[in-house]
Amino acid sequence: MLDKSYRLDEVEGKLYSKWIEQGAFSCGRAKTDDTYTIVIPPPNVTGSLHMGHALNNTLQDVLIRFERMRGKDTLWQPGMDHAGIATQMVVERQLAEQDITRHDLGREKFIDKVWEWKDQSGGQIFQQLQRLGATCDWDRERFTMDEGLSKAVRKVFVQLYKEGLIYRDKRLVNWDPKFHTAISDLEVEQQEVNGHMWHFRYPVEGEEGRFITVATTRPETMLGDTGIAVHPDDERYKDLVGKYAILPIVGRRIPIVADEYADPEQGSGAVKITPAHDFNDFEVGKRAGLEVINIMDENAHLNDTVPEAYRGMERFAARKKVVAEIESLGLLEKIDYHPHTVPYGDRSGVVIEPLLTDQWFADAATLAQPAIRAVESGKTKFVPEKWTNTYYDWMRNIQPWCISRQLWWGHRIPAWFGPDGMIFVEETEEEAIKAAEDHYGKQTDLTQDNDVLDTWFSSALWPFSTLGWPEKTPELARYYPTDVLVTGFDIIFFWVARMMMMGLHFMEEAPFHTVYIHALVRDEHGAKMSKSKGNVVDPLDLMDKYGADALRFFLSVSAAQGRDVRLSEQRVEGYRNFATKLWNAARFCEMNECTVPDGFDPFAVKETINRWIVGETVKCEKAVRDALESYRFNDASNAIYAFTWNVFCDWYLEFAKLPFQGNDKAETQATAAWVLDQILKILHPFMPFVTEELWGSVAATRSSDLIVADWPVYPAEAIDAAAAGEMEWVQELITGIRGVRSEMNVPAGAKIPLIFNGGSAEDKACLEKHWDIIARMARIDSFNVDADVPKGALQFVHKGATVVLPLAGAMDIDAEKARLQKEIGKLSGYMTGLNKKLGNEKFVANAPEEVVAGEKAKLADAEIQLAKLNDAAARLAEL
RNA sequence: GGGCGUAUAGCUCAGUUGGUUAGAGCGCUGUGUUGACAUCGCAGAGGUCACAAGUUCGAAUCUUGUUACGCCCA
Repeated sequence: MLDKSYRLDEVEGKLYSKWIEQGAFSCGRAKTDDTYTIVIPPPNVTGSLHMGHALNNTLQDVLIRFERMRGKDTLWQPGMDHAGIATQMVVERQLAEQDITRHDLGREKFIDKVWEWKDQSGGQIFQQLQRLGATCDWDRERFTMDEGLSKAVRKVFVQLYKEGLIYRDKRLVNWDPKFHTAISDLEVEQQEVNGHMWHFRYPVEGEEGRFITVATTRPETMLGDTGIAVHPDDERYKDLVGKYAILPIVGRRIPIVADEYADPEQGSGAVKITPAHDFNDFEVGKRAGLEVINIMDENAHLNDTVPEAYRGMERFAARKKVVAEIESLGLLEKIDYHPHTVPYGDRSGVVIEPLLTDQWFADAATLAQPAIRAVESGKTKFVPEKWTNTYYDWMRNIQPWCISRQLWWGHRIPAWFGPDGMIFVEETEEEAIKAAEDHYGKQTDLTQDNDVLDTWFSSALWPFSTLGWPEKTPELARYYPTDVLVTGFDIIFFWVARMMMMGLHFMEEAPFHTVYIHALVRDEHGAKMSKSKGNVVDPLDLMDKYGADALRFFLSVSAAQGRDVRLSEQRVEGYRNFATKLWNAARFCEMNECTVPDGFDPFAVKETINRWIVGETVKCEKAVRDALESYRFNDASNAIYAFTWNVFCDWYLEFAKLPFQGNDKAETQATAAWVLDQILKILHPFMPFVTEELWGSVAATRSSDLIVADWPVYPAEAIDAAAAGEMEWVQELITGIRGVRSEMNVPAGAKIPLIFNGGSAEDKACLEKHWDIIARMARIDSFNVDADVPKGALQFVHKGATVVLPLAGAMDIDAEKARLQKEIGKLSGYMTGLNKKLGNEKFVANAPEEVVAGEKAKLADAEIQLAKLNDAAARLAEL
């Protein structure tokens, strides 16, 4: 016998272990060539479960469980990302507690430390995902730094290099002065700051007393100025082009050049050019042949190229000093308040410095072409579709991808330098040495490039590297390309786009046919969750309180396409209640000894209530399936929720109570048990724990656990429309009686008689047939058909009939009059609208016939109702 | 500055190709009838679908504009 209430804390862990033990999550379990594959967006090895993960993985698990039950060979490929900067940071912070820096340890020992850390504390998120019920194939877990995946990285790097798609170049990059590494454009966040615009006057050479004014938001960079640009059409400066200014403080002669980059509308129209420290200036400098003077070191402190007083200064200290000195020289024209954007490192939070360094780049523009075409041709689709444009915009304007990082934790770049700077790119050191020997004609010492690759470089290979590439594994052949990628919009560029590029380049096929982009989880006020705001809700806390099922269901039902999820604990609680409701329904079935007998055919049942609920079950399954197939998780969840609660519990089980009390109940017992089984199946992808627990409890034996049970497939003609119509009629009658009773304050416990007048023969037959259900559910004690209406009776119209509830003088006549008048008023308004519509010739002429017929039928119904209501009102007036 | 998106009940949100008397959950009000369930049942109140114009026989739904908010990119 089931407990009085569902004890989720005792159930969830137990069931998960049971699933694991039987290998329910393993790929290859279903013997079919129909595969369904999802690769998990690999969480950072440093990560722990947050709401975004919970949403992301709930949706994946819903899909995987659904397809698993549908008999497909499912693979949900799990794994983790080594997260270069983040992980290095964590370990460095730990070392710092013992006053050790990574440089004290040296590269090799430091990396050993990182691995040590990874083995001890990495990947706790996977335990948390298991808590959520995620059915990844854990035996296949991969890590981007694994030997296999590292081999894939080296092979890709070498091949792209040899194809000319990776190259080394000295360019301006986004330099993170805190982490001492280059980062990609995507890792830079532009932030609006309330800054200033300083206007400096630079003396013009050879023209005593003449100055040219330049404006800057970064005064310290003037120490690296090598030119001044003015617009070629700017009359104010035409005569100065070709002349020189003298850079104050430094004393350098810098040329005044014409370049369209200078905006005559902006500031003075003249702009100082610092090619080594600004992306735009770099381009101007290149066009004008200006000198490039790098004035900063890796900490963004000033180096020895600047006047002595400034050497070694931190950039913002230098800024103050420059301004002060310019002012003391009488060259500070003015300072304007000037809001502008400043680049910050997304990890370090410090201001990014454009810095000229040697880095490795991938030719993203070339790699992007097939990736663009795959989406254009529809081979890969974004859901919701609007993200397609975001993808195109970025891909069509893509910049070279800086892939080298000056870190220690990551895939070391497989490039070796000869003594003369010659580069040898090979998968292994031995091959590089051999290549060097061929080149130099003798054995030559090489040094490997110190840099590692951007973490996203390895995760770009994820859909095929995890399946064993570059080995030709059976898994690779079987599961690539994968089916759907489920992820958030924030990594479309970082990850999705790059997987598309790499997948197409190395596998010649896009890695997935669908990219489902889900929303962000926000707090209940709609604010982004962040540690600094302190509004982070821990999914584990919610699961402790309400269970994994409730959290999952909340996330799934909230995942409407194109809208963010606002977390509401109250709603999570509501779905815990839903689990309880289901539990109690099952308990009720159990108490009434409902089981599905061998050979039971739900489509051959005789009783109307049973024929009806079987049809409703079929409709529900179709609604859920259709919704899931088009990634409408909210519709799918809502459909099974409403069916379970509002149809099965609220109506069917109430109907079933009568047969259960009598002798002729076998068919209803069987049907109830069958429908409950269907609910458990259809609900399972969303609420795996409570459904599995009930599956195991309500039947004596099962041929398999629910997780691997078959998703239902029903015959096409399974819906009995006549039964549906009949039961709908009964439900509306009961609702009608309840409504009037409640409104007229008839005590809930009171049983009253009912007179049914003017109904059709079918109506009367239906009433007759379902008499006992109606009596029970509407608290009626006797029926009369086409009888005199006694004085003092409530009346309302149900379909074509008048329903009379004699109250034997216990009725408040004025209240009833008012109620009837209100009804009549409402109906009249409705009819006015219909009449107007039907009186419109254009409507009758243009609207489709069935619409016109529909409106006419509505009007006819309304007319009958109105007549009956008027009748009732007239009778009341006689009193 | 460019692009995208959102405005529907007190709150959070559904509403698939234009044809509903516009729905759900929560909250609110009233009420509790035979042992599934008070983590519940039954009933009810509550909306000029942001604003304006247009297309149409017909607009929450399509078009344009306005306003507000959000996001991405520069």
